[in-house]
Amino acid sequence: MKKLSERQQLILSFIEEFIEEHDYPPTVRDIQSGCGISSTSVVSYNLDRLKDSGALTRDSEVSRGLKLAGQKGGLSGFAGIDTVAVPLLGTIAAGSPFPMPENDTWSDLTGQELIDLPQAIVGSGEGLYALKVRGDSMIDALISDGDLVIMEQTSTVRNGQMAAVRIKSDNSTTLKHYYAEGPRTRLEPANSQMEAMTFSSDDVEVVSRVIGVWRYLG
Amino acid sequence: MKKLSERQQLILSFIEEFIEEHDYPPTVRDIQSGCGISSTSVVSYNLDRLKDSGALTRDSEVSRGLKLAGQKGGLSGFAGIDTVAVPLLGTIAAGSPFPMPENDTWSDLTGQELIDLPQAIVGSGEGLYALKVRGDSMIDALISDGDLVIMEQTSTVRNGQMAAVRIKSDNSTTLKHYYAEGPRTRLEPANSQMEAMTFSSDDVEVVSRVIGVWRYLG
DNA sequence: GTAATTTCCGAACATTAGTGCGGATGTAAC
DNA sequence: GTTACATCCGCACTAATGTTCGGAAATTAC
Repeated sequence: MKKLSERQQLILSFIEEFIEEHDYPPTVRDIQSGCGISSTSVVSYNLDRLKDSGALTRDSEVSRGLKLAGQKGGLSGFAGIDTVAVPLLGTIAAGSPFPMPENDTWSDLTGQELIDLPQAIVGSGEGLYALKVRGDSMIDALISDGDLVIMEQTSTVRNGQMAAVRIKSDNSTTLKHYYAEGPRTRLEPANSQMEAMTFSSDDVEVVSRVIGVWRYLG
Repeated sequence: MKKLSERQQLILSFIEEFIEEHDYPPTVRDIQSGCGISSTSVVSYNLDRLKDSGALTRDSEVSRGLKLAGQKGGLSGFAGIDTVAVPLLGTIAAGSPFPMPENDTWSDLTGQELIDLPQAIVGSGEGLYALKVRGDSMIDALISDGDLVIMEQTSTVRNGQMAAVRIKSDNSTTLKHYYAEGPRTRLEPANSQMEAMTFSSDDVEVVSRVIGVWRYLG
């Protein structure tokens, strides 16, 4: 491999930074002014050299047709770790009306704030969303004000798991510990000051379950 | 949030695929032919709509000046949500000897298990690492067995924050709540059964502080 | 030293590509 | 129906952008 000239290394690192900032590659003229080069043809020339050396690929006659070859994972980012973005749907407090994703427009969540989680931990991310906890009503579950709870849409939970449960007769949805006890289902709030309640198992419907909690301490 | 039209969703997914393939965004005319649209102005119109809805951003008068907003982490894509991978250094229990990153081999952590976190939450990722909690000795800090605490290497913490503190005279390092009180420094364990201890401020050295907690509930 | 090669310059040149505009078409409300 | 509004069309216009080319300057080989 031929050694790269100083200018070529400069161009290379400029391209890298540019992509980092804009998410698209620079034009020949972007590189020109960014590297203080007097002519676009010089840029073009050196890009061809870089292409020859394998440092990048060029799509001819295509604006910004650059692709870095030995793509380093940026500053500190490790390339190749998949993450899954989940929408932050709202806040949740004890007994408060529970915001649920609307089935019909699940794809409409694009504008929402997104939290991303490592795929390794969280799986495909299908049907995942996040809620921000308000107040200390779930303190007994070691969930405090400001925490993010990560939820997965599912209808099956194991006993003792915390889940978003809808009481059909009430048409209300709250976050409770779930215990199926045959014909009856007991729901325990994560707050010892509130009492557990039992319902007919036909009357309760699991909507989502809590799969994780993220707490940020500035 | 306004619902996206069918054509807008088509455009959006086309852009996604295009970037996946080329590593740079498509032009208006790429989108036009790719989506079978009869006029470039229609593409421009819908891109503006998508911009309004927050699905992407456009750099005006810039070729390929597109950036997807809610970008999922593509396999090889440079674009997307930045994440920072931090090494899982070991486990921590109350009073147990505390594993610290060795400065000389900080770069040797590649083989370690890695946890990645959203950069937006966590910053540059410089000097971050994770510890797995063993036992319920930190239950009072709402940290229970199995939780991951995310640590940042720093020497400055605010009072009340939880930090890894080294007692020089002891040559031991533990996780405590930190309170600087002039010449003395008080360290409070996150366990009400254990008593706080005070040391000469010269004798304690902050090594890292806790910036987050991640709890996974299968 | 000369000659060969690489790199650079500057200025056109030719596409590529984003934008604007008048009018057509569709759609929903009244 | 009419009105209002969003969307689409086609076309032209202009700006952005990659390319070419003759020659100068720097570098390397001999």
